[in-house]
Amino acid sequence: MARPPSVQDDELYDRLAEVFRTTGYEGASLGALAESTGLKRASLYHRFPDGKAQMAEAVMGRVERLFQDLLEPMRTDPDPRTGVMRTAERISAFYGGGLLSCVLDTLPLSGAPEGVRRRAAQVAEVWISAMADVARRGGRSPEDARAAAEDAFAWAEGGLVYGRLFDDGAPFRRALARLPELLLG
Amino acid sequence: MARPPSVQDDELYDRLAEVFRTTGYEGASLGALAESTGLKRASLYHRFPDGKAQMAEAVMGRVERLFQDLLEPMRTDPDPRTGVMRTAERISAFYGGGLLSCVLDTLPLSGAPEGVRRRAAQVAEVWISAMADVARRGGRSPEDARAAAEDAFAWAEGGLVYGRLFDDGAPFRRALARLPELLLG
DNA sequence: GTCTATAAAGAGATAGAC
DNA sequence: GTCTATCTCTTTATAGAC
Repeated sequence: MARPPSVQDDELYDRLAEVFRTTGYEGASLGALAESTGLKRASLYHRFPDGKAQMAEAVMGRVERLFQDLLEPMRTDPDPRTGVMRTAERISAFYGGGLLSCVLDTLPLSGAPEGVRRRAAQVAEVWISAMADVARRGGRSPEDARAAAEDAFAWAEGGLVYGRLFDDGAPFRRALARLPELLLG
Repeated sequence: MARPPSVQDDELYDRLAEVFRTTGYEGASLGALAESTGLKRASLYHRFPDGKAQMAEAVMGRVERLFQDLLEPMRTDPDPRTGVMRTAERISAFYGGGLLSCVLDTLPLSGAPEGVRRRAAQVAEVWISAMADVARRGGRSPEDARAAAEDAFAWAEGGLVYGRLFDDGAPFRRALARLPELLLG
C-alpha cells in the first residue's frame, strides 16, 4: 500500500511547483528546484528516482488535490450560485488575485514528457467538468454547460497570461467575478 | 558540400518563432533553432550576434508586424462590426483555428531576458489597444472599451491554452466568434 | 536521507577557414 | 554567409561516504 502523502511532502511539492509554475518544465533546472526546496540535487533524486519528470508529475498530483478543495463549494453547496461564488473566491486567492502563473499553462509546453502533459490535461479536466456539472445543476443543457465551462476555464487562464504580461490581475479577477453569470446565466 | 541557400529574413523569423512558440524561451535550444532554420548554430550567431535573446526579440518584431496586418480591418473598416469580424477571421487562421500556442504566452516565462518580456507585452498591447479603439468607435466608454478588450485578449489566449492541453481549438474559435459582441455589445 | 564529488551530455557562444 | 572545430559553463544524473 502506498504511503499517504504527508504534510511534509506537500510542502516539498509546493516549493517544486513554485519553480515549475514560473519557468515551465525545461526552464526548471535541478539547481533551481534544489535551491527552492533547500535540498541538494542528489537528495531530490533520492525522493524522485526518475528525476525531473517525476517531480513534475508529483506537482501535478498535488495541484489536483488542491483543486479538489477549491472546487468543493461548487460541488456541494445546495445553492449552485453560492457554490460558484465561493469556489471563485478560493480560486482567485489560489492564483494570488491573478498575478501567479498557472502550472496548467506553463508546464505542458513542448519539451515536457508526455506523462506530465497528460497529468496537466487531467487536472484541467477536473476543474472544467466540475464547472460543467454545476452549470447543468443550474439548469443548462449538457452541451451548453460544457461549452460554458470551457469558456470559463479559457477566460481565467487567459487572465493569468495577461497578469504575467502586465503584472495586473484585474482581467483574471473579472473573469472569476463573472463565473456565476457565465456558468448559470 | 554546398548547402541550400539561406532563407529570407521573414521566413527565418517564422522558423525561429515556431520553436519559441512551442517550447518557450529557455526550452528553445540553439540546436533546435538551428535545425528548424536549416542553419548551423554559428550561422545563427552571424545573423544575431547577441544570441538567443536577439533571436527572440527579432521574432517578437516579426509577430508585431504580422499583427499590424491582422488588425488592419478592425482599424480601417468603416463599419466597426464588419472590421472586427474580418480581423477575427484573420486571427483565427493565424492561430491554426486554436491549435497553435501563442508566443505572447509561452515566451515571457521566467528565464526570458527582460527585453524579450517587454517586447511581448508591447505586442500584446498593440493587439489590446486596437480592440479597445474599435470598441470606443462602437460607442463604448474608454473604460468599458479597455476592459472589454482585455477580456477579449484573455479569452482568446486562454482558448489557446485549452487548445494546447486538449488539442481542441473550439473554445478559441468561440472566443473569436464572440469578439463582435464582446467589443461592441 | 542527506551530503560531496564527479561523470556524461547538452547548453550558449567564439575563432577562423572557405 | 556559412561552415567546422572548439571553448566554457550548465545541466542531468550517478556513486558512494556519512
